[in-house]
Amino acid sequence: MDRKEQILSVAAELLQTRSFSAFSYQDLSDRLGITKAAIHHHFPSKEDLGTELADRYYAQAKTALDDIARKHPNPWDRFEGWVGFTSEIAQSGNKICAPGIFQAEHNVISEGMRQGISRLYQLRVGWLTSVLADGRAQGTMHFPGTADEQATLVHAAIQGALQNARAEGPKKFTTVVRQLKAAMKTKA
Amino acid sequence: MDRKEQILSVAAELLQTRSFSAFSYQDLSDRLGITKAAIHHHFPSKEDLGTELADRYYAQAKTALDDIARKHPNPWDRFEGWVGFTSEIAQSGNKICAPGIFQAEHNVISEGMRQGISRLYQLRVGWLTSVLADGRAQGTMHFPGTADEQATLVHAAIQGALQNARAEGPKKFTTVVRQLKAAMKTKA
DNA sequence: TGACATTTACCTACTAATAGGTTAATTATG
DNA sequence: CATAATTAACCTATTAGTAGGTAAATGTCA
Repeated sequence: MDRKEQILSVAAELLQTRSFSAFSYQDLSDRLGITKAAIHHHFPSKEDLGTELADRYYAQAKTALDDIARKHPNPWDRFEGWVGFTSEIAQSGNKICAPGIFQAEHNVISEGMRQGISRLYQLRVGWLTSVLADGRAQGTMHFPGTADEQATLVHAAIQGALQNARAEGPKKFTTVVRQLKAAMKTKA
Repeated sequence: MDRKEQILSVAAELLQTRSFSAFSYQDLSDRLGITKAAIHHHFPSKEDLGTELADRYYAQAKTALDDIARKHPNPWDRFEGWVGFTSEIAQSGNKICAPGIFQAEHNVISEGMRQGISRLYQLRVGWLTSVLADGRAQGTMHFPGTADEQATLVHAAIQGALQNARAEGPKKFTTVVRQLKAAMKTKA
């Protein structure tokens, strides 16, 4: 793994556990065993680092969602796959999802970071929308409004659930998932 | 208004717009027109300030929820009242809800702050739980699982929606509310 | 009541530590 | 050799927090 990727990986870990404002180049330096100046060589400013981080989250999500779609043709399987992917985030260390972290510091971060995370958000909701639309067309998923509106709800609920889970215990996450699924399995 | 309350009020504003790590005693000093030292006189450490802030949010929520319950005997009216209260947070400046802010920095803040915000979370979910239980008993609200489980979902969704709304526009919040309401109005 | 003591609220002026960032020299490496 | 990667050694600004002092209330008690 090259240095840049190494730095981004550690930065992602710190970002999700501590927030953007609350981690420093010194933290990265300590964990990587290289000097701060070396990190500045790869990422001149913290804003650069943050922006590339947001872009990396986007790329990773795109790959992961494509994989899930390729592996599972069935809408419910896709939904389960996405939930599993999200749940891993929660399980591995006490992290929360990337949009949650960046959005919490919305007024503090740069425009580039905001745009990157906005693209990520739209990618995820868009993906979910198509899954829900397929499920409804198939007659196995039920919800009011449009698929896009329901996807907006599902995403908000999962994002909030991850945060609540870190503070109040993992049961909060599984409960939210169970309620969402139960509601969509019930015929209106 | 006495100084302590004045400081807490400005701190709350800064907290909800910028996060805990991203505001300083200097920011407070600038906005209040008093020195940093004066603020340290009232709140010796930033941890003290954060803890009292969390406690203040709890007290305010308790009052607000009691008021809503007193004003509206009907479960749906209570639900609407709560949504309205929450929506105000979103509308007035670009803020998000207190648990969201503190939970995003869960690993950064002190134990006292964590406990304060945990109490606030439990107060809100507990209140919601009783509203949902009443609505179900009355036959006007419908949802799978227990009232507590549904309250966990509703809270997570609203919390996530506030964050998404600040980044992606207020429509995200109203959509989530509409979906939640529509789902609970539909008989299973 | 008057004198003394204490407390509250604030100030100026500082400290030690840390933040992000720079410069110039050095070490690898293709 | 040339270029990329890294280091040592810095810089400036900002951070939370402290030291020492002042002025005005607010007790307390002979």
